[in-house]
Amino acid sequence: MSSVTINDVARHAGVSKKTVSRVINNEINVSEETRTKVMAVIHQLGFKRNPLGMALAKNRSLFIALLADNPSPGYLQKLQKGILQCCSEEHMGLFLYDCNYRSPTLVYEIEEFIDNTLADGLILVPPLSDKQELLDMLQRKRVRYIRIGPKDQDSDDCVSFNGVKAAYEMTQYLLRLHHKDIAFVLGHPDQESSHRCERGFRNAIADAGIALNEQLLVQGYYTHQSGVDAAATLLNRTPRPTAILAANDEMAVGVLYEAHRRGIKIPEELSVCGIDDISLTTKVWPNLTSMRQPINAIGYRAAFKLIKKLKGEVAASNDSGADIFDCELIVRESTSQPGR
Amino acid sequence: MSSVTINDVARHAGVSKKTVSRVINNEINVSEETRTKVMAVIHQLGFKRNPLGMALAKNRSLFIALLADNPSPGYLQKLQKGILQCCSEEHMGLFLYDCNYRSPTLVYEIEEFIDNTLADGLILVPPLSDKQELLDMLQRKRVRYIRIGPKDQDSDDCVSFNGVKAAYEMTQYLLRLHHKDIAFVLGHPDQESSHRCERGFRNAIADAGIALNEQLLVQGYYTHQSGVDAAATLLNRTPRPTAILAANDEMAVGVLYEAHRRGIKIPEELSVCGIDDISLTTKVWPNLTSMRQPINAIGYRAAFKLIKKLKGEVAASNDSGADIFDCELIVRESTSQPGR
DNA sequence: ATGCAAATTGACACCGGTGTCAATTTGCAT
DNA sequence: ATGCAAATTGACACCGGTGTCAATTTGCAT
Repeated sequence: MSSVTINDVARHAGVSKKTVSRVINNEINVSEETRTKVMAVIHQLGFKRNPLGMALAKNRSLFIALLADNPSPGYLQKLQKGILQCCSEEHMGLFLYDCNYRSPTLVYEIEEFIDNTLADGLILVPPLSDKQELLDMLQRKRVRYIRIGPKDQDSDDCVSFNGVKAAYEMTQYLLRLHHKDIAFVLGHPDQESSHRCERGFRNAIADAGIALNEQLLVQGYYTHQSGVDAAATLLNRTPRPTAILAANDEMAVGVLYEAHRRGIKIPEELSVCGIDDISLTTKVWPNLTSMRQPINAIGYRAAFKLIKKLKGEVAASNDSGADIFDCELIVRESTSQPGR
Repeated sequence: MSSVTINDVARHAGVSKKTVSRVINNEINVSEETRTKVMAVIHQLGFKRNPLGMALAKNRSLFIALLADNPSPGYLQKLQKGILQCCSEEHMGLFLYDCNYRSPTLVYEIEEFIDNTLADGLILVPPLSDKQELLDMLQRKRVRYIRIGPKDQDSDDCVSFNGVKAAYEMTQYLLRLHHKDIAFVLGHPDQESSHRCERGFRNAIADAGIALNEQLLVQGYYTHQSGVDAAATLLNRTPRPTAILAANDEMAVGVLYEAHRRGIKIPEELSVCGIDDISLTTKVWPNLTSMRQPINAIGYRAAFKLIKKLKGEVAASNDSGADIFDCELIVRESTSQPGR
């Protein structure tokens, strides 16, 4: 390897290594003259700080990790992309860890993961972000975290998405198309986002002055298969709903499948739409109408907040950027007026 | 934090910290008595070695990273899953890095990533695994790597998939169904796997004694859109092929889309199949017939080999497990005899 | 009991950084 | 020129481990 160390720089610049350390860390008490001289040597020698040495001395690795156990691979993938982009810009490594939300030893496993990597910042994806037992452990270990879309929106460690509005507007859109029997496939009951969507859906129906038929609400779990199952239930009802809105795209694609299997024409005989706008929406036929959630931006934002937090640059007044992201209706091929 | 250090253990056990270090590292020259005593203290105190201290002293972080820029998200996702499982078992952290294969500064960016994380082992996914310039840099930096599915199969740092056989057998399957006009959508010309599949396809056609119509080979790039485009070209030809085999599922799903858009019934009027068996195959309608590549196992195997390599336990005679994985035909709903 | 090689153990320096605190230098008022 | 506070700098110890090498202990033949 023979990489350049802080000692090499110190020797070449004729200063102590502590002074070089000061320059690297942008500390204030360094004369302009010294700073310039040291910077010149740093560039000349191509010095790069060894993150391990720093981590050991500071007792902070500055490594961050993404903890996930999410049933929608497309969602996770986009989130990951956004996070990675931020990490890349900030010269930060991202560890990945696959959890099993249902594991009885989940918290212990995560603790072990942290001990193995010394990650000192975590990004938590639902449903992990709502697990109090996990949050307690992290607090105890002084591991920082940012939660994606969790329950209480008021705290400063969250980045989330306006799920109520997303479902509300999507339902409004279907109502505008003159659909009356609109069914809704719920997400996983453990995840707050599912309840938010449900609220949006109910509000929209109520605001339109329609009495909601509770039969049209079916439990799902955010997985493809649960979408298929929910569709099977709904498509057996009489009268059959003319539109099905699923709480995420993964399930909406499941609905699409079951409808196709029964020979139901989409969108002529059934409108189908989802929420999230994952890449799957433009792969299936017909392309799925969805409510875009800026997943990339959410991931980027979460990573950004976490990194700033770790670096101590506490997101202050100059911290532009909201932590609750808005949605956008993307009309594609899977929705139309009923009976056409 | 106040974690237990090697010094604490040494004090409690009444030995030097070097001896504790010997016990931790399973070195031979430690008396049974001492080893037992130290182990007891380790368990009693809940000591865990600090990986950063070790990394600094040994100049080896034992961190590994997955470098990827693959056009099929489903493929990457499965691979990632397999890798993570192995990492978890081996108590190893996995860094993630998104590359842009087309970036002119790719190698430099990767070098910077390594400097930032000090990863000393890498898993390279196609098309990265064939980039000689990158391999040279890694060699120079003494960074170990395992390549997934690269060009030269003879070297010991590869884990790959029998693409020739996969395409050969899939084509045979279509021939058995009495298809005559079988089209093939090629993968990205920069990736060896594409050429392997092409060879398999050509061999199968030749072995069946059929003169291949070169018009039925269309260039793709492993992406969904390239599958759509290839299908558009193929479905305009007269006579129209009765079956389309794509070099990966991502493209096959694109073919499916284009066929649906044109109102072509699948599989009655057109059989479609792919290679890889990613999760997408069971989400689209109809479910896609595919040649299963044990992507999970490949990922696991790659991580396993890399970790053993880093830990110095050079995969020797006791290293069971092949490095070229075999395929398996998974017949689903998208293929049938022509004209039915 | 003695001698000797082999096995076991520990002292010390080091990996590449940072924190503390004292020493030195600077800049300004007098 | 002198005095003094503030700014700048460096010596040293330390973060949590491992490598080297010499010192000590053990086990066995004599």
